[in-house]
Amino acid sequence: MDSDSNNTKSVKRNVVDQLVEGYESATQLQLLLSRQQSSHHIDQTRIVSGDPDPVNKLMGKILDSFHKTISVLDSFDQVANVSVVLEGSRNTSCGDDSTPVSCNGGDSGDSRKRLGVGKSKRGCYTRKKRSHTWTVEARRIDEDIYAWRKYGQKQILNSKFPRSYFRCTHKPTQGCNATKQVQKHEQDPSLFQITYIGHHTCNVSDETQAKTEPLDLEIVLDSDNNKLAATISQDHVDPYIQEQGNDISSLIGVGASMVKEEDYNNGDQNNDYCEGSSTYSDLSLVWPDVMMSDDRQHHQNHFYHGEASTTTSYQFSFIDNDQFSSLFDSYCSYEGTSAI
DNA sequence: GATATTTGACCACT
DNA sequence: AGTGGTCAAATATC
Repeated sequence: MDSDSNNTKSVKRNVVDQLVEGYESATQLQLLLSRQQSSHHIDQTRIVSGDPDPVNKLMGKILDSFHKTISVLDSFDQVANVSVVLEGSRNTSCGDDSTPVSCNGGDSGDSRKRLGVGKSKRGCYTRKKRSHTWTVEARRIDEDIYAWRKYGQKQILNSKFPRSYFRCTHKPTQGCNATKQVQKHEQDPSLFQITYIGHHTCNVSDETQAKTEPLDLEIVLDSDNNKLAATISQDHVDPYIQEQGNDISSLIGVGASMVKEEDYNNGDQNNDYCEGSSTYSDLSLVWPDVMMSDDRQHHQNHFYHGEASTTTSYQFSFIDNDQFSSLFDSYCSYEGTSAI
């Protein structure tokens, strides 16, 4: 009990430190952006494309900070032996999602073998448990720099457009299990819904990863009602917390320190997003069909587990230590009870 | 020839 | 039983 408590405090301090660092970086970024915005619009793709400008460096720092935070939380999950394990147990056949697909030689008496010995692996796989999933709406599907390989396409019931399935190119060589699904938006076919499943474990530099890995923890400002809206993936916040607030913002509170809102609208309703990156070449090779849009402004909405979390670029809000501590306490107290 | 994509079949899950 | 996710042979592209 005591050791658990000490461990919790240590982790909490670590997390808070990372967030404070992110806050400081965001403040600097705000100053930079406000200067640039006064003269001209910022090319959104430039921010994330790797240009060694100060804005980009700061963005990387911010994202890296949050990325580390997520890692801390992840490690805490393991320490706390959280309930995710119980939920994951639904996948009963072949262990965890990192387990390479295999048929467990000898198979479990599955009578559905219709193929010859040489083809016995056909269709034999274990479906991944749903870990770390998030959905992005984008006008282009190349909003990350990872190399993807298409492995399937399926017509989905009641959907006009087929869904395409991609996995990380490095799966065979590095065992990276990240996958993504791409489907055209029903209402607006110029938009794509991209669902990422799992994080990349392939060898990508931290900087690149920080710029491209969507965050599980996202704290944004809702420009419409001018309130702080924080969204944390269910991988890190248990339903118990959501039950109490349904939205993390209710736990955090409203009106934390805010940064100037960028008045960036071209007359449409799309929102910008400061995350992700683009290399056009990669996916244009992988899936030229969907590379038709020339729009490089990266208008995106982010959805987490079906809940819309509309974000606006150039806006950053961060909670202070006490607020985050409160949130974290809620999180920890639940994890503590659920693990027993 | 190597690599990537397409597509029908198979299997897990609900 | 229906649907969605994955496999892998066939095919296309470089």
